[in-house]
Amino acid sequence: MSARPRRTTLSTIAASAGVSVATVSKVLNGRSDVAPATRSLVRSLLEQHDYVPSSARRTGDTTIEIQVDGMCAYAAGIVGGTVEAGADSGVSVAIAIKKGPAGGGTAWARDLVSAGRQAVITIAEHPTPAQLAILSRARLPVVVIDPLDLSDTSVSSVGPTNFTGGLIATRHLLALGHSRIAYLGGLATALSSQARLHGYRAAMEDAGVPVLPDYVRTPGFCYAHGVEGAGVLLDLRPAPTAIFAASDECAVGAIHAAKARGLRVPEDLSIVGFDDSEIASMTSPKLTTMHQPLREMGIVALRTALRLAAGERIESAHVELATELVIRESSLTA
Amino acid sequence: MSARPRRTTLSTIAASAGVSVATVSKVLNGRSDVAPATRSLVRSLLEQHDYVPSSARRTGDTTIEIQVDGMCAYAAGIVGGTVEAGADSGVSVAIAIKKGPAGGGTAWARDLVSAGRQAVITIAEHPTPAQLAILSRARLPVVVIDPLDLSDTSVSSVGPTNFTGGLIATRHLLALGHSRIAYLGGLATALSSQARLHGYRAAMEDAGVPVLPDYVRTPGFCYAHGVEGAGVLLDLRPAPTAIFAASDECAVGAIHAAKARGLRVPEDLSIVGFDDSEIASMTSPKLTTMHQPLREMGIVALRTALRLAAGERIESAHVELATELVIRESSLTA
DNA sequence: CTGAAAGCGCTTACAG
DNA sequence: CTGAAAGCGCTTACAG
Repeated sequence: MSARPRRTTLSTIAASAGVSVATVSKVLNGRSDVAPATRSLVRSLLEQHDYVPSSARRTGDTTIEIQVDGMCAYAAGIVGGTVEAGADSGVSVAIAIKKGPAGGGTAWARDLVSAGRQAVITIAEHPTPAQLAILSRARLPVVVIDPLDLSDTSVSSVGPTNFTGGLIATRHLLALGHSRIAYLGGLATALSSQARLHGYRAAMEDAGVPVLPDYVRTPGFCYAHGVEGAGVLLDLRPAPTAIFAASDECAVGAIHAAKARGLRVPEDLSIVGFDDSEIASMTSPKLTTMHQPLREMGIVALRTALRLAAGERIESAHVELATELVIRESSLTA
Repeated sequence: MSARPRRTTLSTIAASAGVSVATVSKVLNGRSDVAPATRSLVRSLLEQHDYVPSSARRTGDTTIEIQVDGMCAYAAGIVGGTVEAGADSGVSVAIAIKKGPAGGGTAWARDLVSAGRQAVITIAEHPTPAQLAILSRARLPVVVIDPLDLSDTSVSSVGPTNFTGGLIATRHLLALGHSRIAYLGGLATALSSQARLHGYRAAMEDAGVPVLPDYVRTPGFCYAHGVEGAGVLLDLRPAPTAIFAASDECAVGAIHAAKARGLRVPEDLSIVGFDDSEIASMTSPKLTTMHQPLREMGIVALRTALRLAAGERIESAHVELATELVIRESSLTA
């Protein structure tokens, strides 16, 4: 390991700008008595050197940042886990809601550094190489939850066992005697649903049951996607007798679509969801679903982030936590 | 306004302890070369003076803290609002999950101060007088969302129009021709559900319809409470033809209890919920419910907190944001 | 506009 | 153990 380079201070900047420390300080504090040319020179130097005020580098208070897409139930579960794990180690968790794609350019990474964060956790989104460069120079580790891409092993990630989950859910339906089993929901672009879909395919193949191309629909994860997608599936001839849905919301939508066609769940149609969210036990019939360990994923992500921040080495760049089949009322013998 | 007393610094502490600044600094940094007696003396002085290291008082990064009970959908909605409003003003939001009652004694307040927070938002829980004293000495404003007690006007609070919401929901059922209307859910101890209940009573009284004591049940806000409470109500003779539930979860539970008794919703039983949470449009029938502006409550709470932190005066210690009736499928003419 | 100088809060190597 | 002294990162009133 090479020696840690000294952090950039005001005097570093002053020296390279050829001005006094006082002037740099004024720029930093937004004083008006600085020539525009001097100001912009100093500003760009400050950026180039990733300047972080020493007061932001305090020792006592550790804060990690978690970036979510919005406060849906899924994100809430994960956030809850990180907060819980943080409280155990006296670490605060700051939440941010992502704006555009890739969290808003390199300014995003720079802001994190100057806000004094010790690590960043993002959900289902990878920082860009430019962002990673800034974060790594600042020694700010990143952990991605539910990663879209596992090829870059320099970024740690945590996810559920999507493939195995899809496999187990489908095997459950096969074991009940179903063979006309459809896959519903998820996005073709989301790694998580791709993996669930491949788990489904693997189980079908194992059982020697062919997968009809029409039996796979990936409109999205929401309730409305479930209603729409299940509608299309149920209007096929022959119609499936069972649906494995990539999310509970989709599964609930499928129940709705089934009832709208006069089908009874589970007597005429078995449905297995994915998530085991709160709604899973509030529907009628209650959902059979794959439990996804959201809270635990948050806990592991936070602990990993903390270990990385402390300079520890991580055993595995990607960790998967077990999903588990919860049998309720929406699945029945064919 | 009296002059702002100077903040406690190491030299304040050193002077009152009769030691040097260096020694105080050592205690602060947990060095071992300090006599135990000196250490404990300095420690207690540090506590007494609410010492906050100057590095925690940085100017650039503003962080407010929001305390939630757990990451349920209700809290998630509010948190989402605060994060959104914070992002607009470059303010970070740190989340904490409450432990015991009153957030864990005075240590809680002290930790907030030394973590450098600029304000605190809590949900449905008031700081104790001892906690308030510490927070006010540190000039750390508190905003309570969904307050349990409005008597202390020194604490700002934000909530939904619970009373009016209960009134409007009940009037809706009255207007549909119902008179055997029951109230279900909420806790007798929660101000929010008390207010909803009184809105219900006011509407009934206005319409000249008596409220039967048996028709009011307050087992709690959850799905299971709804199933249980609605079961009791529906087994009464005469049974109610309509139920106003204090939460969507209760309302969904009531649908379940009704179906279990062979009753059709809304043909045999009308149900109005409260919250307009995600599940409201995922049930069958879809819920007629009072929309609660969670996101907006979060936004207003954060803005209020920021204004207080900036030393501005607030017009009203308590603000209520409008709830709104959303008519879907679970309510029908009697 | 600019910067030398004084000053603040804090830390640390070191002499006692 | 203790503290005088040097030093660090930063800010600010003020002279030019």
